[in-house]
Amino acid sequence: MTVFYEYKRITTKKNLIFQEVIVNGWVRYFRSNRFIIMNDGSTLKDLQIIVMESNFSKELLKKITIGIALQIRGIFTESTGKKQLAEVISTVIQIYNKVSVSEINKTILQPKFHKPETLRDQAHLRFRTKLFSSIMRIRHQLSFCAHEYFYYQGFFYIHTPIITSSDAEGVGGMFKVTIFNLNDLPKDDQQYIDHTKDFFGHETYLSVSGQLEGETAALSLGQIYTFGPTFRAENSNTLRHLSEFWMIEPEIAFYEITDNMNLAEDILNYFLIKILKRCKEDIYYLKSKEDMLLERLQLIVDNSFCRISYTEAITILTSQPKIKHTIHWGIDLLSEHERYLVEHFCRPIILLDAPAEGKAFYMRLNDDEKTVSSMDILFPRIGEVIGGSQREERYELLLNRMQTLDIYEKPYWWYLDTRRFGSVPHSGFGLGFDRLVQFITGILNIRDIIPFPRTPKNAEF
RNA sequence: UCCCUAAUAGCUCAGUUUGGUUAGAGCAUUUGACUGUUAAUCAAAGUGUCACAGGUCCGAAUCCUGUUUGGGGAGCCA
Repeated sequence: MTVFYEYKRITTKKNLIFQEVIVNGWVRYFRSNRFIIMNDGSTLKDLQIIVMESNFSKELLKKITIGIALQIRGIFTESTGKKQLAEVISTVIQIYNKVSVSEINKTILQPKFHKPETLRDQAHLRFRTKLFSSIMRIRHQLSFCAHEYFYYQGFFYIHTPIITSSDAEGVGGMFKVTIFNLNDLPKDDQQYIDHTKDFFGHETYLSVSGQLEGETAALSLGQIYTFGPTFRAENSNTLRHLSEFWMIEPEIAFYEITDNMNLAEDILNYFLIKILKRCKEDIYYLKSKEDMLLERLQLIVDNSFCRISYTEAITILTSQPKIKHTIHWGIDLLSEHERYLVEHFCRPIILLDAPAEGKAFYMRLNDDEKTVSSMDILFPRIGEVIGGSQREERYELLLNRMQTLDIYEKPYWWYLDTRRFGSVPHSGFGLGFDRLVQFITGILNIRDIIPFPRTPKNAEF
């Protein structure tokens, strides 16, 4: 039987020395007509293949170019070179497909420095680069860690719908979902668009959050989480916004805000500890691009988060002459303020009890009747990584709140029902998965840590 | 969406301030030499719609207007 080896498996196994192996991969470069440097994506490390010139025809060697895929049969041997412990001395080289040299010269596959924007322009090829493959391995590991954490904590993974009819946050832009021919829209008697003729019989959108559905599940199953794509049709052009991003949303019955904070802090710590342990190689590679990466990650692990209320934050900020933007109780904190707080305390901030005005309708009203039981977790560089709250479990108060905010309550009848039949205190939050990947990898632009970024004016791949 | 800024060879950039003849460099590529190298080295060669559209001028990569796209900052948020 033919045994194929991943580099990840063989490069660490000494007992394979002098054995015959078969490896596949893509050529990164071919040096001195003797050393083929290949990678199969399983690990950051490249595998060096030794070519004994006399064993192969010139025609064959000429076809081996950057970017080509090869299968090598050979003997796994200790290397006499300094940069690798072992290598493969080839006996058979099989080329999968020819590559046009003039064409490949136009791609990012040539072993050179490319700006992140250039890599993004060839998003389909950037998986082959050391930088992006490192990020992808970390991203994968982080997804797995999320499921692992919740699994061992007894949470249930719930698949909330991607197509919804409700606007969970009251946040601005949502993507409409329709099967209508936009050049020929069905109209009713008053010449308004007749949504009853659309696929679902009413207006539908791509979900901006699985929270409302998540709450209904939590209020039966106890502890649940969702982990899926989320869509925002906002015209945000920043380093940390995507139109399509991934969010982890736990929702827990009988949890009050303090339990919620503890969970959020614990899970973030868990992620960082696991990634630092499991993705050492890739993290160290990224550190070579970004000096302070490890220190920044270690800062989170070593320090408990600073928990302060919105009101306390305002007090601190008003006494600071450095702050440019004027500030008073009631305003939304600007990114300048958030950045100041994180730097001031030198660790992540959990910002509590924001003014009710401007916060979502489902957040629980505090006894002062001015603030809600909200929590935002602020990280260095990326800002808000978690936004959550204790939910308003009191039916009358929730209804009042919706009426104050002019939210038409009828479509939310099923959500309101949860407050009528065995309502209990409960809490949850949304964790921006991509922002966390961004923080862990130290990459400046969020578009460079997701395989195929969707942002305003960009959905090519 | 607003403010600032940029777009020159496959890549990374110089040239633009102060318009002037044939637009440069390094790397990559091609050809040759070498063959235990580490993004090898040496020699030679080829490579441009100066983002797009219009304008000013004897003459525009360079000045002006518009458009597109990228980058930085702000807002919205995760």
